[in-house]
This record gives sequence, structure tokens and C-alpha cells, in this order.
Amino acid sequence: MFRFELQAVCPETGARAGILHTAHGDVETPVFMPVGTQATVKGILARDLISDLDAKIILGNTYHLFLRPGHETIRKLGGLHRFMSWPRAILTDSGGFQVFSLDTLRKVTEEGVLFRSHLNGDQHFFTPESTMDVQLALGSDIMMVLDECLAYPASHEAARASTARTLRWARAAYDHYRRHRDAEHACFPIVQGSMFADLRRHCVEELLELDADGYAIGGLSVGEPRALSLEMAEITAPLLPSDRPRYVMGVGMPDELPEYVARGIDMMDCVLPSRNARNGYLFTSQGRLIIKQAQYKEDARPVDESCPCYTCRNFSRAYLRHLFLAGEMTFSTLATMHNLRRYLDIMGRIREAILVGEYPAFLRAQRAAMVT
RNA sequence: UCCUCAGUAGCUCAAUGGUAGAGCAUUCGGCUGUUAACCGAAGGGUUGUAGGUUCGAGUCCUACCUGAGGAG
Repeated sequence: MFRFELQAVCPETGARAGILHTAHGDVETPVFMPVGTQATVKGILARDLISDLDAKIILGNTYHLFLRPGHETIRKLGGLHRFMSWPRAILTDSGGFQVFSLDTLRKVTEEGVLFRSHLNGDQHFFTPESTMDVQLALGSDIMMVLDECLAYPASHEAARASTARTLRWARAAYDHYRRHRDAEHACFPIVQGSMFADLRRHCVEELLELDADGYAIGGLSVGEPRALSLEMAEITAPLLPSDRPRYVMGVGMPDELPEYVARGIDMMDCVLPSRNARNGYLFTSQGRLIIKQAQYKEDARPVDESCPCYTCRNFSRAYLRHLFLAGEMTFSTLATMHNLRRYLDIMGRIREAILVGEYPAFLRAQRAAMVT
């Protein structure tokens, strides 16, 4: 049975440490969840994700897995965990983000979203109920309700109408979920409201009636100034029940992780560490490192002197630069391992600081260091 | 020795006689619930050399230089 155990709360900031008990293992929070959209975290083996990075939970995507290979195929093959040989927890996004990212390929109606497949143009109608069914077929540990991730900027009226529809979808999805779930799954509704405090507050109030397993804050990182994203999390999180996990979807840069945690957030995910890794952008304790820069041509140092990851323990910047410029796929693997390790280590330090009651000091130090 | 073809950005190549471009490479930047091993910007040229024709030549003419192929 899914359960969130709260272990410690920072009295000054409200930062929390806890454990998500899932059917596929415990997940210590605050947690950063690597994104594995198409039943793989791009560039990296499930084996390394476990033995080297010790990630406890990753994301999958309903829209993408529905299109290819198909949720029924995955169900027949024993579910997503078995399909991708990932025995730990999986959270699946509903396809709500694709409403935003594939905006030229979809049409939103009251009943749901009509997608034109980005692969072959086939039309597929996603409803709150159908996306729940797909996620059940996948065997997701934490399912997300279908929502509309609204682009920024949006007018108050457009945001109000969109948020109201997302709310109706959330209720429909949750009704469906309660009728069909077995005790193993969890389901999170998603707070929307664009960048409007009143809409965010209203959305939360309505979603609280669902008495959900956890709550997500969505519609951020859609082009707005970063301060705004944090502000939305800051006004939303305190309104959510303290005994349920809070998940901000799609954030953020390394410096932002402690800030979200300081606002009472327990879970985050982002493609930045994995995508930027493949594009040669490495996150280090000293800031960003763009590996293709000429200054690294003969640099024998590791990417980050203080990083314990496999990549930093074994390879030089010069070697990684060479692999990147040569287009070798090994670069993607090594870079992704490093960037994810960086994110996971940051979250690990945050959690430790909270548990020992030193989060305010940790936060001050991090803000003083402020690197990209 | 002669014939043919070819010499344009670092490389491979475009450009009806009318403002010399592209891809790759180089340098730099971007990426936030993945349509992304992706996208963008910048630098880079006495068009082999020297003459000629023309209002105007990378383009046409002559000679030479270099390379490839062929003939002898």
C-alpha cells in the first residue's frame, strides 16, 4: 500500500524529509526523479541507474509509451517494470505535458485531448479515464491525472477556463482511479492556474476534496521567469496537506532544487541533467561546464574534482571532450551518469541537512555559493 | 610531348555574365512533467597565377602553375 512517511520538518523553512513507501520499494525524500520517457533513461543502463547511481524512482510517459510500443504490449510483457528491467518505483506522467510540448499536434476539448501522433499522424483521443487505464496497464506506482499544461503567458481568463477544465478532468480521473485501483498504485492530481495566485489557491482547494495520495504542482517551467516558478510553488505548497507528498513537475536547475525543498516540496523531476548531458552541458560543484569549449582540449582534470561518480573517477575533461566532438555515444552515457549523480547527490545532501536539523544553514551556504 | 577534365571558406562542393553560398569543421551560446545524441549564432574568401574581352568575369578568351585521367 502506498504511504508517505514524514520523518522531519525544518521548523524555519518548512523543508521536509520523508519516505515514499511504494510497491516497488521505498523512496527517500526530498527526491529527484530521473526522466525515462520511453521506458529508458536516455543514454544509461538500468543496471547503472541502480548500482552506480542508486536512483530509487524514475519517470515514464503515458503518451509516448501508449504510442510506442503500446500499453497493451507492455501489459502482456509483464508491465513496465519488467519490460524495462527496472524493479524500483516508477512515476508516469499522464500526457499533460504533451498538451504543452506538442501544441501544434493536439486539440483540447471538454472531454479530453485529441492528439495527432508525432510519429505517424494517427489520431488518438486521451481522456482522464483512458490515461488512467493506460497507466494501470503500465503498472505505474504513481500515476498522474491528465491535466492541461498551459503555455506562458496566459491571460487570467484563459488560465481560469483551463484550470477549471483540468479540475474537472482531475475529478473524473480520480473517480476512475478509485473504482479500478488495487492497493499498489498511487495517483496524484495536478495543481494548475498558470502564474495567478488566486487560480492556484482555488485549484488546491478543489483538489483537496479528492483526498489524494499526493499532490503535484504543474504548469511551471513553461517559459516564465524562474522567480515566478518558485513563487508559484511558494504560495501553493503550504496549502497542500502536510501528510501527503508534494511534487513540483519539471524543475529545475541545480541551484533551484534546495529552493523548492525550502518551500515544502518533496519530489521533483527534470530532463535537464539527462538532456543537457547529451548536449555537452555538465553540472559541477563549481557551476556549468560546457565540455566542447577549446579550453578543455588538454585538460587532464575530471569534470568535477569533488564528484565521486564513475565518470569523474575515471576520465579527463580532455577525453570527454574528445568523445563529444567525435560524436561517440559513450559520451552521452558518461555525461548522463555524471549529471544525474550530481542531481542525486544534491538531493541527498539536502535530505541529510534536514534530518540533522541544519537545513537553514545549508540553504544559506548554498545561496552564498550560488553557481550556475 | 599532346589531349581531356578539374582548381571557389580548413575539408567536400554550389553559384542562366549581374550582391560568392551550403554542409561538415572551428569558436561560442541555448536546452526545465523529452517530438531534442538536438537547436541557434559567429568567425572564416584578392574564386590557382598573370593578362584580356565586357558597363560588369567565379563564369568567356590567352598564357602559365598544380592535380587527375587518357594518348604516344
